Amino acid sequence: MVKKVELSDDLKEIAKFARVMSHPVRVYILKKLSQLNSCCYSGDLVDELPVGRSALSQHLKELKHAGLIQGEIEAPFIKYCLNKENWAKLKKVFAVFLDDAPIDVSSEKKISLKLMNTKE
Amino acid sequence: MVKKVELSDDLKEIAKFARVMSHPVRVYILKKLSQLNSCCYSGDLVDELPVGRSALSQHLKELKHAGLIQGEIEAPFIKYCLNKENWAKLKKVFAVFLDDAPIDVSSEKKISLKLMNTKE
DNA sequence: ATTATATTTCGTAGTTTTGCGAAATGATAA
DNA sequence: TTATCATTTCGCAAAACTACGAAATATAAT
Repeated sequence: MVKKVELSDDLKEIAKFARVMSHPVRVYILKKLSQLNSCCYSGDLVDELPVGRSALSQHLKELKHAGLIQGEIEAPFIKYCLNKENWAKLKKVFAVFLDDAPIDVSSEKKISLKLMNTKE
Repeated sequence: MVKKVELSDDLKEIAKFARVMSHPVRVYILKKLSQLNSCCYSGDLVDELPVGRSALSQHLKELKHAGLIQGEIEAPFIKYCLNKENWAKLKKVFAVFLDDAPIDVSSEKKISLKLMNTKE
């Protein structure tokens, strides 16, 4: 009889990142920001995307809350750009999950994926 | 004035795959099946995972519906394994999104990511 | 045929997500 | 101060997600 344990933090983190990417508008924003090492403004996005201002703001909030983007006040606008550290983390986490060669981020060496939490 | 267009199918596909991976139980199953080129049974999973039979069945159904796993009847059990073709597609789609080197899948050459649908 | 086993589907309930317009915030310009 | 602009927060409603137990299905064993 196998024991029921809690799912690992690794698994939960993947699920959390995936959750953020589970809406096309958020994928669009992430892709745009990662592509050109660029930045964007809510006002521009609302013109480009099929979504209203308040809904867009919610998506930005979620991305912010997940630590994937950050806003910087710039006169009457807010300039959003990628949080490179966490973006790199997301990439690494997915690379490991997808069994590809791990991305070299900082000095971490962990490349295995834990499926269950172990008490220690 | 920039025109509002529908978000691209590429974006929607990424969001869809991400949606499937947005629950740790589903991530667990996918990881398990992809790891050893292995298979699994609902009955074993329900012993390993902190979720009831019916909830587990729902997760399997979602994975099946997304085309990522497939079940094969084997006497009183159902043996689940990865749908390798779609798993490869998922990997490719994410690799492109994450700007990594594209994975060589079949003979497709498209490696760019479309952000908007274009009428043609 | 009856019983037992493996799994799914159904019905239900609580939670979360999503999107909108209206109102609020905050900062600049007149 | 008042007006204006960019953005967010609030309140709400519709839809989707998650989980559970009970019932249903399907197959094997007796």
